[in-house]
Amino acid sequence: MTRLDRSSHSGGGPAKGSRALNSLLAGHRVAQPLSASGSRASVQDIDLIDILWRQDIDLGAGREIFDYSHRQKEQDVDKELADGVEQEDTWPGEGAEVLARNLLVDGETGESFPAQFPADISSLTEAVPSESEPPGLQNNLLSPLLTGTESPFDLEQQWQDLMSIMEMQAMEVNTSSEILYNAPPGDPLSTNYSLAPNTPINQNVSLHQASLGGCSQDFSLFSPEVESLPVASSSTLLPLVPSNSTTLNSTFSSTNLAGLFFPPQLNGTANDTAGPELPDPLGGLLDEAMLDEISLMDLAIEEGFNSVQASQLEEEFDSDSGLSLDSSHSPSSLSSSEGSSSSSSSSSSSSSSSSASSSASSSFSEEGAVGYSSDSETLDLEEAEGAVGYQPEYSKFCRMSYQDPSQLSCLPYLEHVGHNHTYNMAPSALDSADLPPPSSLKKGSKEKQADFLDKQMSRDEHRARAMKIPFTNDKIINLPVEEFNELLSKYQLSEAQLSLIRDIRRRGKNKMAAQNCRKRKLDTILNLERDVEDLQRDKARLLREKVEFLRSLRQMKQKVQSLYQEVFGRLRDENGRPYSPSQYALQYAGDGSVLLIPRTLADQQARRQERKPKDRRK
DNA sequence: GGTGCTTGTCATGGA
DNA sequence: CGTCCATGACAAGCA
Repeated sequence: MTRLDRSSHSGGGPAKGSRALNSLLAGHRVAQPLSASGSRASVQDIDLIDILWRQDIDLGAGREIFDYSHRQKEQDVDKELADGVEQEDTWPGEGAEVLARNLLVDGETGESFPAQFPADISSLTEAVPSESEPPGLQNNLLSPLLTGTESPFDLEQQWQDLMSIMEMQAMEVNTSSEILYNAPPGDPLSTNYSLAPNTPINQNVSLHQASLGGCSQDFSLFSPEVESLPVASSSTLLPLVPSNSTTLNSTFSSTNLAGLFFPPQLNGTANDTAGPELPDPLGGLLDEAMLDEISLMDLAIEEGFNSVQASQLEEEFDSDSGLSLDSSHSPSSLSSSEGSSSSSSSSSSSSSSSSASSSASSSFSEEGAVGYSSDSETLDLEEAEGAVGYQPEYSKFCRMSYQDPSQLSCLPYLEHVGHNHTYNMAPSALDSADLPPPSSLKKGSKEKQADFLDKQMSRDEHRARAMKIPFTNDKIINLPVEEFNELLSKYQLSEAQLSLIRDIRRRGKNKMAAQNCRKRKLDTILNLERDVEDLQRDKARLLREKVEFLRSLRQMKQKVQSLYQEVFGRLRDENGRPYSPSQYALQYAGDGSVLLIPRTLADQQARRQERKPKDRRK
């Protein structure tokens, strides 16, 4: 019957009907329930055929002859019957007037219902905060990192800053057994630059609770790769790094404290590149930081982050916390990152309202999915509307029912809104379907309306009418089982009627289930897309934070470097002469003190520390 | 006429 | 076992 219904649903044209019949005979799902005959019949014809079958059952024919196989065999007979039955296809006027009344109700409940949605859409869409990025952020990535406002001689403050940062590293105690002199905490840089009395070569530079032990530094941050970036402050660093070292420069290229700054093993050979391998914790951190920074750039490229955008991110961090700004979704970035993976989503999120469906469908079509609206705004709408709202056309979307029977029972006036597709008769109309029609009504318009409603009626409704089912399809479908059985028991129903009723119930429930299923599927897709957008936002945010951290790190390194210069430059031996950077280096002890040690010793320690991280990694 | 989308329907499996 | 529900698949209708 279903196959028959389908073939005849559109009016049962010969071509379509025969095509359906052919497919039926071809064996495709022949065994489906109620698959049956008929190719040229109209909807009502087919319904009547079915009715005749059932009447035959009532007349005593065994139901088994209506089994699928039997029906299959009787297709020819049914076709013949159909021709004859067409003449009976005149429904008693009982429906005309009722249907006429239904029209109004149906129009109110069904089709006019979604009229308010477009406004909601626009409002909701407008309510979505624009993620546009401030335009003035077109600075280069890794733009000047030092503020330049700091007094280079504000050593106290600088050391404080540095120490606080270093402490965060939870640095392990410097393994050096060569802590020759631990100075008591005191005035940091004041005058305590003399060598320890018990050693001519080591000196504790009591640097005010210095806790830089074991802290060497990876200067890869200042590798040419990074320095090629427009880092204004690099000019302040470069004098410390050159291979043709002056006294101070050689200090930083060969000393161990700064091992902190430059790996001794690279001295003289790779000073310019400021060797990246340093053993200390900070060095490791910086190693990774630098690698990450490189990978960050890769990510940036991959994400549509060009250097300008990255600098925008960095600049953004200057101004605020950068919360929720997503350059990959901003309209401005859209132009600069066209074709990137984020552009599609940004287009879908930045575009809205009327263009939602088109943009969304484009983004979806790339995924091979159906072109439903995928806007997050639409999603918001959906949530605001309590579950529906996927489809760009609201007259259609409203047909998508998401029916919670309990809710519907609580809201009877909505009971037929969601699934007015086939069960689109208004409750009153459905309930009154069995009432005798008003006698005094204008026939002309009423007939038209009746025809219209006849077309609007579902096949099952037609069948129910044909079989004179004494209650509405709505009840058949939506009543709980107990009430449903109770209802059935109230009437003396033929076997055919009962069968039809059960079919109607089954189909109706399944129809709603299918609608809900499709809605859920859309829900899933939309949620996934929203998740993707959220993750992209998170990714962008993390990238921004990363840039910011790298920048802070760079600033700290520069501070440390300048402080090293300052401290080392103030050191004097017993004769009041400055130490040679090529022979001595400053080294941080684990307890916060700073030692002046020979370079050879510093080099050894640096090598020792260098092996540890590698071993750890293994 | 081909294509994509929507919808109804059935079969099936799980609860 | 009957019922309900979810879902894949198919077909028809439509733009």
